This record gives sequence, C-alpha cells and structure tokens, in this order.
Amino acid sequence: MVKIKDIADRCGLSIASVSKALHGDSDLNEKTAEYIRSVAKEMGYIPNASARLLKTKRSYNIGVLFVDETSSGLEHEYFSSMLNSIKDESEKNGYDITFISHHFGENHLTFYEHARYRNVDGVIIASVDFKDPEVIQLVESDIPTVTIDYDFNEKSSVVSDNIQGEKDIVEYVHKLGHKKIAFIKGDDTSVTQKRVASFYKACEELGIEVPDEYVKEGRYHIPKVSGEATRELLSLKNKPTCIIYPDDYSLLGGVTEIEKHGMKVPDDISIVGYDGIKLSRLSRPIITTYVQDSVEIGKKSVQKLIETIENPKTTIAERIIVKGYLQEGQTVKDINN
Amino acid sequence: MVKIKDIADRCGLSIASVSKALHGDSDLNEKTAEYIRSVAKEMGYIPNASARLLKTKRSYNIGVLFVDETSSGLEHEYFSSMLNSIKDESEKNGYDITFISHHFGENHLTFYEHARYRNVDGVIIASVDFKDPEVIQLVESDIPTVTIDYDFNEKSSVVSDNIQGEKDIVEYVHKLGHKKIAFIKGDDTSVTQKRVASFYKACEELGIEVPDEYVKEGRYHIPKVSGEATRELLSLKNKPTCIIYPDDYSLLGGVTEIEKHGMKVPDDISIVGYDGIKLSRLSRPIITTYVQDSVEIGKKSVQKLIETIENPKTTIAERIIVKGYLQEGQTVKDINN
DNA sequence: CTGAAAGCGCTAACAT
DNA sequence: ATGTTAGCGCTTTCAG
Repeated sequence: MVKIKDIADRCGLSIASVSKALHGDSDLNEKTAEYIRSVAKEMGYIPNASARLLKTKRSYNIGVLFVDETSSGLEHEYFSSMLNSIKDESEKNGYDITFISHHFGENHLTFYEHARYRNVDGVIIASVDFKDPEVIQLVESDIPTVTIDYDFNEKSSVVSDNIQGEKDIVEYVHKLGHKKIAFIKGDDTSVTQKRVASFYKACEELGIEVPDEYVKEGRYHIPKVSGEATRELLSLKNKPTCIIYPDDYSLLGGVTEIEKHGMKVPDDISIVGYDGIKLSRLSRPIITTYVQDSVEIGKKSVQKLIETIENPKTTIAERIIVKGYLQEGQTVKDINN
Repeated sequence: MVKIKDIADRCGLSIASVSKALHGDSDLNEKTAEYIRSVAKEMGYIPNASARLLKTKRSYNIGVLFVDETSSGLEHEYFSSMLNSIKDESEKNGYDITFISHHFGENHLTFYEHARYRNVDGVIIASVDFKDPEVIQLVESDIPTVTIDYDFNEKSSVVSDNIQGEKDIVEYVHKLGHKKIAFIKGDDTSVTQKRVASFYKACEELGIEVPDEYVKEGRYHIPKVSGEATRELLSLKNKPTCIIYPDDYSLLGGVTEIEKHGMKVPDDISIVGYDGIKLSRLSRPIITTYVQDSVEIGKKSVQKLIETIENPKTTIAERIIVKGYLQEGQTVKDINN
C-alpha cells in the first residue's frame, strides 16, 4: 500500500508537507501542494482511516444499534427502510456505519464497549429495549447518541408522531361513522403507550366509548398474535365495527382470521394498520394505514448525530418529531346512516 | 480511556506483559497474567481495534457491498434477510461489517478504495451490477471476496440454486396439468439467464411448447412492470393457464392486473412467484413459490470469506450452491381434467 | 513555506 | 518470565 511516506520520497519532500497538501492546508505553496496531490493520485494513494483515527480520535464511523431480540430487526420494513436512509445520509456526509451488538466473538462486549472498541463517533439507537442497562450505559456515556422513537433526558431523539398518528386514525374512522372501535396493542413500549393514550384521548374527545374488551394486548409484527386478538374480538356479543392493528404486517394476521369467519373486509368489518409498508399499497384491498416517514426519521437522526459530534459544545439536545400521514385505503367502510 | 500503559503502570509491569496477558500468551506466569487481567477488567479496559489494526493489518471487519442502484437494496426481503444473516454470522466470529459504497463524502472513492480506506479484511458482494468496472476492480484486487449469486473465475461464490428452482417450478405446475406456461423475466442478470435457460430446458424435457409471446421481459421487485406483462399475457388469444413471476413481490402486481380483468387466482389463472418472502405465507391465497434460503446463503458466504481471510494460502476458491424448496401454496390450480 | 519529531495505542521481535 | 524497543500510518506542534 502506498502511504504518505512513499509520496514524500517520490516528491523529495517531507511527510508533513504531503499531509498538509492532502488536507489543503493553506500554509503550503499552492504549486507544491498541487504537485503533491497529482503524485498522490498517480500513485494511487488511499488514506488509512485507522491511522488517522489514532491521531485525531475521529473515526467518521457511526454506530447503529438495532434490536437483536428477534434477530430480525432488519426485516421489518419500517426499520430496514430507516436503516437504508441512515446509511445513505451517513455516506453523504463521509461517515460509515457499524452495527453495535454484544455477542461479539468469544468475549461478551457491552454495547458501550463495542462502540468504544470500534471508536465510533456516535451512535444511533433504534428498536431496542430502552430499559436495558446496557442501552442506558451507552446513552449515559460520553459517546454522542440519538435515539429513535424514545426520549432520554437531555439527549437528542427523533420520534415518529405516534400521538398524532393514532389520533388521525381515530378521527378518520369516526368520520366514516365508526363508533365501536377496537384496538390491538403492540409490545409494551413507550411508543405503544403513546398510541394507546392517544387512542383513548381521541375517542374521548369524540364521545366514543371504549369498553375494556375492545382493547387487546398484542405484539408488533406477529400476524398470529393479531389473529388471535381478532378472533376474540369477533366472538364478542357486541362486535366492534372497526379494528385498529399495531402495524400493517400483523394486520394481515387479522385478515386471515376475519376471512376464516366468513367475513369480508371492509364490508363486514373495517380495519386499519400502521406503518404504511409498501405492501399496504399493493395488497387488495389497499390498506388504510398511517404512514410513518421512516426515511425522514433516519435522515434526521443522522443529521442531528453528526451535528452533535462535530459541535459538541454548541449543539443542544433536541426532540425532533417527524410527521406521517394517513393513507386512505379501502379497508375502512363508510357506515354513516 | 484506559489503555495498556495505564494497566502496566498500575501493575508495576511492562506494557509487553500486559499485552501478553490480555492475549493469553503462554510465556507469562499464569498468576501474573491472571492478576493483570483482573486489573484490566477492574479498570474497564477496552482494546482499541484501530491501534491493533495498524500493527496487525487485521481489522476484523468485513465489507458488504450491496446494490445502490435503486438505493433500496436493503428493502428487498431476500437481501435484508441475507444481510441479517451476514451480520449475525460475522458477529458470531468476532467480525463487524461495514457497508462498501462509493458516494463517500466529497471525494468519490471506488469500492476498492473504500474497502482499503476502512481496511476491511474481505468483502461480500451481493446484488450489484457485476459488470461494473469498480466491482471487477474489487474482485480482482488483493482483498478476499465472496460473491453472491454470481461467479467470478477463481473466486469463491455462494449461489442460490436458480437452475433447480425454476425446474422444480415447471415440473410442479406441469404435474398439475399446466401446459401453457408463461414466464416473466427479471432484469437481465446472470441469475435471470439461468432461470430462463432452466425454464426452457425443463419445458422441453416435459414436451411443453413455449411460444415466444409467453416469455416477457420484466423487472425484479417492480409490481407495475409485472402487471403490464400480465396484461399483455391476458390479452393473448391463446392465454397461458399459468404465469411464472420473477419474484413474489412483483407477482402482486400481476394479481392486481388479473383482478382488474375480473379473473380469480387460481380458478381462472395460476401463478407462481419466487423467493418465498414471509408475506407469501400470509397472503390469501398463499403464494406458490420457490423459497430461497437467504439465511443460509448469508451464513455460508461469511464462513467462506472468513476461511479465506484466515487461511489465504490453503483455502481454495469454491462455488457453494444453496438449495431452496418449492412452497406449495394455493395459487396454482390442478387442472388435470 | 517546509521539515523534524513526537506520539496516538498496540504488537511482536528481541533482549535480559 | 518479564522488559525494551521499534514501528504500524498518520497528524500536528514547533522550529527553521
């Protein structure tokens, strides 16, 4: 590998000058600098990020902490799309990304240790158990972090607007005449709590009563669980006319169950999803859902993180809310009069 | 950050001894080694991968080159699932992964340059344009590579069994009585070429004739394009009884079109997908498709790459074929009398 | 304007 | 069994 020394030798200059030329340092004769750069290019010089890091303490590497639990975090479109956006935005700014994990070879490393080991300049945290002591250790460390869909005190976060989202959904189905609205929750996270609270609040404001049996425990991204909850809802004497699912994917489990009962969507029952995965537009009927702007969320989180990394003193922690929008599909029937 | 020197000072020993203790070097008194390790632990020592790399030339970092073209490579389940598997298997072996790209900050880096810049020990290449000079430069460089679904001479590769897959599909639908089988191609890649060839061959062996108008140009993962091809096929005087799609996702575009024509799957027409995405099992009817074992493909590619990295002399390039299996869904009708 | 030199944290000969 | 030392490739102060 050609290194600075090689260029220096070839040019008959010192490595210091070469280094300066390569960085466009001004206190170097522009002619010489130009010459050095041309030689460097000709020799196929590629800087060594690790060597530079050792000196500068900057890796231009962003850690990404995604859930490992189901070991399939990347397969959820909300996250894979976000990850894609994080990757793009990072690269646009000259950063690479490194996944932070803990099952690292033989020795267990905590998330923080892994981040340190790889010298990441900062970490984006999404889709993890935010109560995990390891996550807390990382957030409270000296490494800049941005969390997604969760707030830590005095730390920046980017959150999808779950309050507004759930509210929009309730208002929409209410507008179409629904007053018996069931709600299937996702796993017990702060996102879910926000959605549940927003659901109740929106109903209350519209004068909709919500019997306890209309609100079911469920899981994100597990169609089977939503299917079971759906079955229970359909077996109620006082059936809901509309069911709100935790996400588009698990909504599909509901559909299967609904059809098993010989019912049709939306004629016999209306359903609403969440996320707005691509499939929601492809499936027949088109799924009515709240589209989360995962691309924007990813992008914003990178921008905020880099801002924090590059201006540690002047950047203030911030809570960035990213709006989504309601996608009016064909799974909610207008039952007015 | 606590470093080796700090531990050495605290123990009153030399940094060499500490380094040795940390690596379990045998020529150190087991007692002292033990002591050093306990102190290291107590002080919260975390090794610095970059410093080590500088000396050892090993980063324990694997580069992953995924397509950037549509900038959504990660959103295809076949790839996101593969990536997840690559990540898991890498971590299990003490490696991290780094995405290789070229739009890197201001200055354009070629894939090879990026790989060098980050000192990756090897690269897994998937879902790219394998004719791209930059990809070729990378493959032909001194950096170990493993390609997925494409073979380079004298380089290891892991390929999904497209020949067998397409053959299985044809034989299956033939068994159910189909003799008028249409085929929508994906983008013109070597994978597609294999599938097309296998399709023709299987048909020939079964005595099935394939009119030219039954074979359509298409694209992977673009439902709309498959929809158009479907429309053309449905407008033929001599309609096919079965259509084979390039993938499950684009098959959905076909379904939309079929329904527009007032036809039903599988009663009026049979369809088959490819990939076996999770949704294929959730959608109604369940999609008949060939399931590619993306998890195994990812895993094998990492294993082969690491083997190549760690035993450069003794590892021989190899072409690993990963089998899939036919998922008998409900989208192909038995039309035997 | 250019160069010498120190040192980032670590490893690995080579001494002792 | 333990320590000394020379770098890995790069940046950066400080001299010249």
